[in-house]
Amino acid sequence: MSKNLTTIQKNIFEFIVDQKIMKGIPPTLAEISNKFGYKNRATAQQHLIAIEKKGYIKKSPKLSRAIEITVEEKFFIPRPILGEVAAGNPLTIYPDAIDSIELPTIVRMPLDSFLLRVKGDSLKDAYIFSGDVVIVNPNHEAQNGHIIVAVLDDAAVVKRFYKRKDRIELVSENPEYKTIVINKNYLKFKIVGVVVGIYRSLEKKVG
Amino acid sequence: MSKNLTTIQKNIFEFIVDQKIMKGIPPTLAEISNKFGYKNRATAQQHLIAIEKKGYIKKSPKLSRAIEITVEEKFFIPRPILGEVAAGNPLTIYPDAIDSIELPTIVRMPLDSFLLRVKGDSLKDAYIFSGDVVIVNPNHEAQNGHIIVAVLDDAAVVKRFYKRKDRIELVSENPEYKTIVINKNYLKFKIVGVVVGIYRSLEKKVG
DNA sequence: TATGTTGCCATACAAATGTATGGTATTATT
DNA sequence: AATAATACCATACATTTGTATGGCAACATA
Repeated sequence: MSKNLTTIQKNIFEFIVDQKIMKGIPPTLAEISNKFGYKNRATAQQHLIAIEKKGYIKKSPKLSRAIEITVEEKFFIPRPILGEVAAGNPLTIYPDAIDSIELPTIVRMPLDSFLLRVKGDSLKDAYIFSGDVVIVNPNHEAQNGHIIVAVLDDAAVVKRFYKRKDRIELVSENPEYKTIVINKNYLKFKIVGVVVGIYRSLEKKVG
Repeated sequence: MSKNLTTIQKNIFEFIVDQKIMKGIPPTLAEISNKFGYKNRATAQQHLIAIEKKGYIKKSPKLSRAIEITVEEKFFIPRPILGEVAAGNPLTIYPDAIDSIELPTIVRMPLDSFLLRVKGDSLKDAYIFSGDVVIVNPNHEAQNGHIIVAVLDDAAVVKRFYKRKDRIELVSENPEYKTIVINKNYLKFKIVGVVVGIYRSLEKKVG
């Protein structure tokens, strides 16, 4: 039962997540204190206790930097991913694209791959469901049949990719959604990457 | 120009990468020493110096756990799959690793968990399919509604778990398979662990 | 008014941590 | 044969780190 964090607690929490992603390691109490101008570590310590009490983190006693992020939502940090998409509202939805993805969700990524959370069920026949996390590799050439992430008119879609002689087809597995056809000279289309894996966390979904 | 690591150095390097992925933080000298049975931290320290000299890591002096991986981080790391479990009819479990999978480093797998490959489709209404790899945590108490792995008469099954007053029910999501009921005094039943995550690789499934 | 939460400070201390230095033995490499 | 690299141990030391405790002020709530 995680209560809401206060503004300061939220800032500290986000600093921790940030450090984890950017530097690879969570900060020490001293580093948190330094960041927020505290003159001693006890202040940071007390904030961590409060944040832990609210269920956002979990600390291992006596171990340095042992701060675990327990709230799954916070595992995903708002962060501009793609220049083109992030420039506008990343969540803008193309009128005809029924399924969209939450773009602002990167985790500490080796190379430049990233995670996207899928919304919508147009890929449910490919066993990808709303809420699943797809792992996208941008350094991967899209081949026919691959499931790809693409930007189409400022909206992002996850579809199965087919390259034809004169056009590209983006197919939904779900027959309810019709195939999107893109002509070769259509400019507002770009392949973001190839979906190389799917991950689904089951820990919270207790029915 | 990174030279080759010795066997021991490579083991230590991989332990560091492993810890970073699994626990979220790199290890301390003491933790490395403990892992490899060293009686003092100096040994681990000297190995780190050697590994750094070869260009695989970068350490920030005086900072705990501040080990940075400078070599192109692996996107996938091999993990052993310990066996197969049946989502439909029970299937034999194998004593040793039967296979390994390249698990994306972003799929955070708790250190005490292991992987099993699912066979059968009795959980397909829970969106788990044959060929999927489930992440199983043995140190996780099974609660009603959890999807668990259990051993039943020397066979392993993946089912949804419900504890009733006088019995345990293992339910398939797929109505084709009927619920398994276990009486309290039935001995040849043991819960192996709770499924905390699912991973599915898409790379090979190119149609 | 009383009480609890929040936010920050100071001091103190044991344990953990990184670092430095010297030693021994084994195994390449030249 | 001489040298360097590897692999481990022991001891020592200054910092860092987490933790504990007490105090103070602002504010909201009961």
